[in-house]
Amino acid sequence: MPRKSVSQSENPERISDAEHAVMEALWDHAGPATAQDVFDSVGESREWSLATVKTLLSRLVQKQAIATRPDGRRFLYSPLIERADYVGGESRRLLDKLFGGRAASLVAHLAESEALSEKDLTEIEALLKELRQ
Amino acid sequence: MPRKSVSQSENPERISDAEHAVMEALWDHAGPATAQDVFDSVGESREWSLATVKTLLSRLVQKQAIATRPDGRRFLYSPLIERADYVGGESRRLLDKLFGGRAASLVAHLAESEALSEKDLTEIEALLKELRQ
DNA sequence: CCTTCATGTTTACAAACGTAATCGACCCAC
DNA sequence: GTGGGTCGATTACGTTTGTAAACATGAAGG
Repeated sequence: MPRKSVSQSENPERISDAEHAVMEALWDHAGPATAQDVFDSVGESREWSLATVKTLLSRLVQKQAIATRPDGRRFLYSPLIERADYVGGESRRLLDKLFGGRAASLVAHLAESEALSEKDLTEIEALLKELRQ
Repeated sequence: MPRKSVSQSENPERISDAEHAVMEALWDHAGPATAQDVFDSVGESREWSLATVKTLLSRLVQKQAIATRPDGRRFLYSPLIERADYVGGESRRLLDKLFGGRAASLVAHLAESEALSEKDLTEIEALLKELRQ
C-alpha cells in the first residue's frame, strides 16, 4: 500500500480549550450540526459571537478533528474523533505530565487532596469490584 | 468596561507546558537553584538553550510562581507554589473539563480504556481500603 | 432585478507561547 | 585597568489562541 502522502491523519493536532468547547457541542448534538446549532449550544456558557464559533469550526476542520458535509448552501459539521478518544488522550497527557504515567498516583492524589467525596469512593469501589469479576 | 482589578496574590496565573518543565526542575532540586542548575536538569530532555531557560524563569517570576533571592551577582530561584497544589489544580481542571468534575468518571474511563494495569488496580484497592479505615 | 439575509472564508489583532539572540552590568585573570 | 566570561533583562520573532469584523456569495422575497 502506498505510503499515505501528507502524513496527517496520524497527527494528533492539539485541540485548544475554546475548540474543545465546540467539540463538546458537536458530540452533544445528535447528528451533524450547523454552525448556528453550535452557536446556540455553546453560546450560553461562553459569550461568543457567531463569527467566533465559525472561526473555531474552521480551525477544527483544518486540524481534521471534524468533517463538513455540504447541505444546500451551508455546512453540516460532525466530529471525526470520538469523545472517548479525546478524553483518553487528554487523560493520558495529564497522567504522563504529572504522575509519571501512573494512574494509581493520580487516584492517590485525588484521595489525599480530598477531591474524592464519599460518593466517589463508593462508586470507585463498585467499579473496581466489577472490573475484578 | 473596566477590567476587573485583581487583588494580586489571588491570581492563579496559568503555567504553560514549557514553564511546567522548569517548575519540575525546581521542585526536584533540593533548595534554591540557579538558572544554570535548572538548565542542567532540564537540558537533557528538552533541547533548550540557557537563554530559553532564563526566559522561562523570568516569566515564572512574573506569574509569581517562583521567587528570587539574590546571591552575589546571580539569583537563586525557588518555587512559590507547591507541587501538590499545582498538581491538584491541573487535575481538577481536567476533571471539570472532561468529566463534569466527577472523579469516579475519570477512574471509570481509565479502567475502560485499559489505562489501568493489574498493578494499578491493586494499588488503588489498597488505597481505598486505607481510606476506609 | 435588486435588496437583504444567511453563511462560509479571509483577514485582523492582541495576548500567550516557544525559542532564542543581544544588551548592559559586573567580576576575574592577566 | 582591560578583555572575557557570566548573569539577568530586554528585545525579537514566528506560531497558536481567543475573539471577531469584513467580505464574498448565493438564496429568498418583493
